[in-house]
Amino acid sequence: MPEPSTDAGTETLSFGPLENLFGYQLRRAWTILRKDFTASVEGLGVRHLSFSLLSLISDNPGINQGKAGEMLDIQRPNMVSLINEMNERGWVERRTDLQDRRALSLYLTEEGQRILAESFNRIEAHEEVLLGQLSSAEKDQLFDMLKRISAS
Amino acid sequence: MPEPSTDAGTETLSFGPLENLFGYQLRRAWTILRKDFTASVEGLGVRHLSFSLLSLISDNPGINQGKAGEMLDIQRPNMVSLINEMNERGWVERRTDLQDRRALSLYLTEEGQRILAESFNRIEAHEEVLLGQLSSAEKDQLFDMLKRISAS
DNA sequence: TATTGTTATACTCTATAACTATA
DNA sequence: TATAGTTATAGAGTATAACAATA
Repeated sequence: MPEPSTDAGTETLSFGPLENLFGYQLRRAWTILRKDFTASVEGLGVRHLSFSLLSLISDNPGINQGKAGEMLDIQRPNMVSLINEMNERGWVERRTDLQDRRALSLYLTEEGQRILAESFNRIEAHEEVLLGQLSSAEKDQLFDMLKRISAS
Repeated sequence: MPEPSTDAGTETLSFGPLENLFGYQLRRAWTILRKDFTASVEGLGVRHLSFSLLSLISDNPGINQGKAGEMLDIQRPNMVSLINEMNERGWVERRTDLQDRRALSLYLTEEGQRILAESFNRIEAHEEVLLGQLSSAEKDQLFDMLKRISAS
């Protein structure tokens, strides 16, 4: 049983110096975006990782698991279950690379392409609303800054 | 056993339209920052959530769990184990609010203050390096844009 | 020896439903 | 009846070590 407090607590609440930390602001924005993403693709069975992987495979048919994981910052072991699930859903095929029989090349099925296209349309529409408060120039600036930070 | 591919895979890899999605860029930046955070506070036992909560309690002594969770976007059930851990580490005290005996007011211990101060110093130093490529004006712009997006 | 994919596993964060004690 | 905190639990995402097959 905790000891009762004689303090009534503050009336005005403040975020303090937390608000001036980039990590805090980034986490908040990411939280908003994550929820928005989830709502936008509801019913499709797509998640952040599977969506980005669908898109990457679509643009690079035959890419292998390791390279795809490297590009998307997903570690090797975590790629396995992710692709297993996408394979079970009938979105992705694994074919052994004849040039290097250790590697598995990834390809989208027709259903995978369909799910990707539908997801992309919904996500783009949601992002347009979410970023609607920013001007086109601001959006470019924002992307540029985020890319510069990620590249470090 | 997967069917062997006759494709050698593409030679030039591309991110495609993924790179023009805000969600993708935000996730990448957040990933970078998360890793940087973890490295910066190594050995202190602090994580993102416990750090932000330490900071919030420090600025609002006596704040209750629900309000703190609301401000930090942490759901009620997830606050319990988080504060339990911080309490076991000797960083935070829970005291029942005499005005509303359902609520628990949160206070930092001396050790909690010490851990917060040390964490803050390290994190600020790390962020300065990470954001070093941005000018002061750009940082302000970036923060402003992230806040506007989070506020929506 | 090194690399690709795999298994096993653990930790962190997020989410929902149902409960208790107070209000 | 509503709210603050709790319990139980499940789903995602991330991380490391060790292994088999192939290079």
